[in-house]
Amino acid sequence: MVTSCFAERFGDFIEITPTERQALARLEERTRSLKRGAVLIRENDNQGELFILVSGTAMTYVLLDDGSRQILRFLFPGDMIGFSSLVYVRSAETIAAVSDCVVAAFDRQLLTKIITDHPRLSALVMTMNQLERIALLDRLVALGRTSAKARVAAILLEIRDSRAVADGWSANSFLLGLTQEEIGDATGLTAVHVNRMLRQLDEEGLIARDNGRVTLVNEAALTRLANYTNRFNGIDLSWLPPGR
Amino acid sequence: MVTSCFAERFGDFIEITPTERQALARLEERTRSLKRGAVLIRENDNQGELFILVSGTAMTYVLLDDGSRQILRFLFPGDMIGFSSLVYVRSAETIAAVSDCVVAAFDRQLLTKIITDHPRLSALVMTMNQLERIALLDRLVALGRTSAKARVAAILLEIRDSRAVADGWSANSFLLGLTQEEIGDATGLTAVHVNRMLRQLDEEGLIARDNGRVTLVNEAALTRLANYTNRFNGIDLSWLPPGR
DNA sequence: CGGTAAATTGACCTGGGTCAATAAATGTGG
DNA sequence: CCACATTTATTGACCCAGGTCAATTTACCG
Repeated sequence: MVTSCFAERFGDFIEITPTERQALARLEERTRSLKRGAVLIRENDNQGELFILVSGTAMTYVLLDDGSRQILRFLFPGDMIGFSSLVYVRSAETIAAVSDCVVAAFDRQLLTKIITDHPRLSALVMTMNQLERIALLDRLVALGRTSAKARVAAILLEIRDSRAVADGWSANSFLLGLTQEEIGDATGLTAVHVNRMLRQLDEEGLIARDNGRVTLVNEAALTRLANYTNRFNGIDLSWLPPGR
Repeated sequence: MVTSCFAERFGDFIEITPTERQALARLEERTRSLKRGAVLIRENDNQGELFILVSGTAMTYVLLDDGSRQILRFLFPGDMIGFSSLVYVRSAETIAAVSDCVVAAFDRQLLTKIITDHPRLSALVMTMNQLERIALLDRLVALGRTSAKARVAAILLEIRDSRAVADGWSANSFLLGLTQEEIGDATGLTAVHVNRMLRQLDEEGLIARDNGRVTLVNEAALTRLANYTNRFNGIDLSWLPPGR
C-alpha cells in the first residue's frame, strides 16, 4: 500500500482515490534525514525544491540584523515546506530541524503537475496553506495583544494539539521538545521571561513540569487564559471538487 | 473588454488567456458597496461567500475578550477576501471596510470550478495566498522582535507599496487613510504611542506629515530602521502550468 | 568524568502602556 | 455658511510588564 504523510493528514476528511494517492506518493519518494538543528532552507536561498515533513519537528524562522530570531511556526509530519521559495525567487524564511527529522524532497514541477491533473488535491494544498495562514494569524494576535503568560500558555496548547494530529492521539501530558529559548523566540519573549511564566503557570496549578515533560493540569483555564482556539476542529472541505 | 481586478494584479507577470479572463470576470459580476467601517464578514460567521476587493481599502482583524483589537492585514483592490471562511466552518477573522469600498461577491462553488477547469488560475490563487501568508509573516516578525518605532515605519512603507501596486504607480507622498488607533491595532501598540513614534520619525527627518498625508523624506533610512522588505518584488511564477 | 547546553533565580532598568487634559479636524443639521 | 457634536491627534505625568545582566544549578553527552 502506497502511503503519504500528506494524504494521512486529511484521511479523516476525505477518501483519496488510488490515482490521487499515487500522485501524492511521488512527492515522498526521495527522503532525507536531518539532525536536530540542521538547516533545510536558508532565508534568501532558492533551490526550487519543496518538501514534506515525514517525521520529527521542524520550524521556520527569520533572523534580524541584531541577531534576534523570530520563530514563525513549528512544523509537524504531513506539513508542506518551502512554499515561500516557490512563489519568491528568494525564501522569506529559514527552515530548520527542531528534532531529528526526515523530510521528503520533490521538485516544484511535481506540484505543477498535481495542480494540473488533480483539482481536488490542488484544493487540498490550498487548504493546507490556509491552515498555515491561520496558524500565523493566531500567533500574530497573541504577539500583538496578549500577555506573556497567555502566549506561553498558547504555545503549550498549540504544540500539544499539533502533535496530537500528527500522532493520531491526544494526551494532556507530553514531551515539549523545545528549549525555553525556542519558546521565547516563538512568542516574542526572552528565555528568562519564558522561564518565569512557566513557573507561574506551574505555581498556579495550570500545568506541571518534569524535565521537558509538560502536563496540562487545568486545560480549560489554560485555554481561556491563552485565548486559544484549536484550529484542527471546524475544518470544512465541502467545497472541494470531486477526486480524479 | 472584460476586466478583472484579480487578473490585473498579475497582469505584469503573465498573459491571461481569453477563457481565463472570462472565468475570472464571473467572480466580479455581483458588486456591493460598503461604507467606511462596515463589516463584510464577522468573526465566527459563515455565509459561504468569497469576495474580491474592487476598490477602496479594507482590513481583517480579531477582537479579544478584553475589547482590544489586532488588525491582521490591510486589503487593497485585487485582494481575495474570505478564504478563512472557505476552509473553516466559522471565519477566523472579521473583515471590514477601512474606507468606502466596492467588493465583488461570488459563491465558493465558482472557485471550485476555477480550480477544476483552470490549473493556471488555481496556481495564481495559491500564489495570492502565499503572498498574503508572507505579509502576515513580516508583520509577525515585526511584532515579535522589532521596536515600536520600527513597526510604525514598516507600516508606512507597507501601505505605500500596497497602494502603489493597486494604483499602478508609486509616490513617496500619499494619504495614509488610517487613524493612529488603526495603526496601533495593526502594530500592537496604543494610539498614544503611535503618535509619539510618528512625531519622532518626523523630528528625525525621516518623514513629514500634513493632516493624513505622509511624505517619506528619507526612505532608505526608514527601510533600514523598519527591517522592511518590499514583497512585491522578486515574485517567481515560472512554475505555473500553462494557461487553458 | 569534564564540558557544554539549558534552566533558574535575583536585582535592576526601560520601552511602551495608562490616564487625563487639550487641541484640531471632520461631520451634521439647520 | 455657521454652531455644535463627535472623532482624531497631541502631549504630559506616571507606572509596570517584560527586558537585561549576572550568577548558579541542573541536565545531557561524548
